[in-house]
Amino acid sequence: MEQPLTESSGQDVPDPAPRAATIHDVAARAGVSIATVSKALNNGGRMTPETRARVLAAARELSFRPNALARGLHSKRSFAVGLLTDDVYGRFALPVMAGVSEGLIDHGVSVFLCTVEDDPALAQSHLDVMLEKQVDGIVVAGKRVDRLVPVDLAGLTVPVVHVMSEGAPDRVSFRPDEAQGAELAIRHLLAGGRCRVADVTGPVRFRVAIERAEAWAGVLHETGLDQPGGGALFGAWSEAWGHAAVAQLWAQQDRPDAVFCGNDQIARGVIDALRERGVGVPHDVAVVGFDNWEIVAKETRPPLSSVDMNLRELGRQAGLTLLALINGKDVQPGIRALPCTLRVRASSGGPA
Amino acid sequence: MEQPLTESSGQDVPDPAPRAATIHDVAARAGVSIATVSKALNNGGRMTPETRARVLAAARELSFRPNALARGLHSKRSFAVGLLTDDVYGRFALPVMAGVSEGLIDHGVSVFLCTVEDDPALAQSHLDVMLEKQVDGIVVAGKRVDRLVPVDLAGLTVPVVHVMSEGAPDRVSFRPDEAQGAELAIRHLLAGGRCRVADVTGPVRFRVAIERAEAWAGVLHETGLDQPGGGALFGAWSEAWGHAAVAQLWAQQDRPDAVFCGNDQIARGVIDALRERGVGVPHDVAVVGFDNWEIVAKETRPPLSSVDMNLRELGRQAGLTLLALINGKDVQPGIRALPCTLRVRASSGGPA
DNA sequence: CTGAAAGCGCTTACAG
DNA sequence: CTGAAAGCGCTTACAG
Repeated sequence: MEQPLTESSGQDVPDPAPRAATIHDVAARAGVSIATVSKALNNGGRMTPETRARVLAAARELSFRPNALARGLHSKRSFAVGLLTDDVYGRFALPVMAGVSEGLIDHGVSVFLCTVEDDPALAQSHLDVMLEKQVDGIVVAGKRVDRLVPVDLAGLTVPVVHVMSEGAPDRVSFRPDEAQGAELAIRHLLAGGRCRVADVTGPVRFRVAIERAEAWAGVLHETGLDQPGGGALFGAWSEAWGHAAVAQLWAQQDRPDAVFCGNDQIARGVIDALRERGVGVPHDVAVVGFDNWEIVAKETRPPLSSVDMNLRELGRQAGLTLLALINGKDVQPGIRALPCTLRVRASSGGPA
Repeated sequence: MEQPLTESSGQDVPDPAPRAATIHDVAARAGVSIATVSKALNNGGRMTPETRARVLAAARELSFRPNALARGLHSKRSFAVGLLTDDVYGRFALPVMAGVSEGLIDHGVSVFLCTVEDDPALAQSHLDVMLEKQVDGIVVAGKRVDRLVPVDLAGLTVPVVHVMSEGAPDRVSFRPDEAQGAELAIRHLLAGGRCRVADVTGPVRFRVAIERAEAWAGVLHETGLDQPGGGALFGAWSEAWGHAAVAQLWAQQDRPDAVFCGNDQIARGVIDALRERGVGVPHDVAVVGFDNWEIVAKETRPPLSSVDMNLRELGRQAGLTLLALINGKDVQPGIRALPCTLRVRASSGGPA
């Protein structure tokens, strides 16, 4: 026999302020103690199937939602982590952030968003608030693998994982495997029959520019090809530099039949400059970019082949690794470089 | 006389697991009850200045950080809100999100990030987790003002504010004032001496395309000018459409001396197409875009004038309004359209 | 001015 | 199998 709904007034008027049901309400409705409710809903300590069923039914009927604050107070786990990022524009951080969140939500872990730009005071403020909220850990997501996010993370008692940002050596840091990504691009160009692959990339002060250029030079060297342009051409991460670089390369004798670009914006500049010179892409020159920033890569004429850093997956792994650390698993500190993939489009001979 | 540090072992060995100080530790150190500590740190109930100073000093010395979980359990306020967004790419949502967070952090309110794409199950999952965590309210940030984020928000007992997404009429919704933004652009072009301003915009199924086009037509009508192209040209939000639209407009007799574009990508296509035809921008034709998406607007040749929707400010206001609702202030439901601003660059005669 | 006590909603030994 | 009790860290009437 079901217990009557004593809370109900029997009328159709909905309660004006429907106070959320607590474990006490469930206990009362199921005719058991709150301890039994807790056990039925969680660890499932021994009890008759009937009791458990009764509790579960009562919980469902009352739309019982356990209060995570109370639970956390006891368990010393908030099931929340902080996500600190200095990438305001968000081109790199956003996929990473989505990945972190995606990896954690299945485990009931929520993510606090903390965008801090380059303001250390703001960063500290976010950090304080998060620590008061008892976050179980922190993900630091940057926009450059060779830069620190502007906040002092030393002395934290919660685990920290870095993504796309420089981390202390005793921490875990996730980043794309730049060299592998660059090699992928170069080998793709060589496989397409190109033998004079130039490299037009960003400023030399960016570690990724160096790494991608070294990988480029490495593959050419190993294959016995020389470097059109006389070496990697370092410039800015901009379309304008793509234009300038083409002017420079085409002023020379030994013109390339392919250009590997440091990012998609440079690649776009290169493609536009080539078209304006009447050089056919991909017929005369193949072009590959880096970042696979779809909104750019899809609109170049022709669409741009590009290396994808799989930032979302990077974020997912970072989130899951943080979770492992939180759960006391011991995780090797150091840098984890995750593989890139190549998205082939028309600019390097893919489908038009 | 200061009480001695009874916790300290007197040696230089740091505690291996420095359990965070609680209100009890502070009380012990200050030689008062926990109730007094609480009062000294918060509402500041009456007490001698000496007592208060002693408590404050003890708290500082122990780096005491009040546990927000415990505090929230009692106050029924978590000082956290949820931010639900379906904008994965994040071009629009990210500034909004940063604004929300920025507006709230000063009030000690944190933001849970929930990216849900178009997956209702995921959205529900995020919602459940947030409600368990006792969020004080929810911001729904979309990418289109005429679309719902895919989740059932009815029956929620916490306040909800919408930004850049369609909300129920009894809710508060923030969005840019599209008409005002468009007018700003058109009047700027007219003030620059243009008298044949065409409109090349996005798909007719987007409400913003309609609204911007109506504002365009309205200003022209009021000024007694006609509509080059015979009306607004609706197409796609793409560069390709910008090219096609120019082809279409230039095939006609009555060519425009200015083009108002529905977004910056269209504008870029228009500018490129004009240059390829040898039409000078801004000399022969002025161009204005919409979104002020800097990474595009700054790299067009010449740089693009564009309407800025001030998304960050939109987010800030949404956050603060949610806070007002949480605090029981009564806020008028309905749509709040916030003004846009115009960023003038070389494409409409601004500084080169 | 200050503190003992109750309570926020839950979990977890420990008895029965 | 089930429940009374203590406790997580805080706040807030209420006494003294």
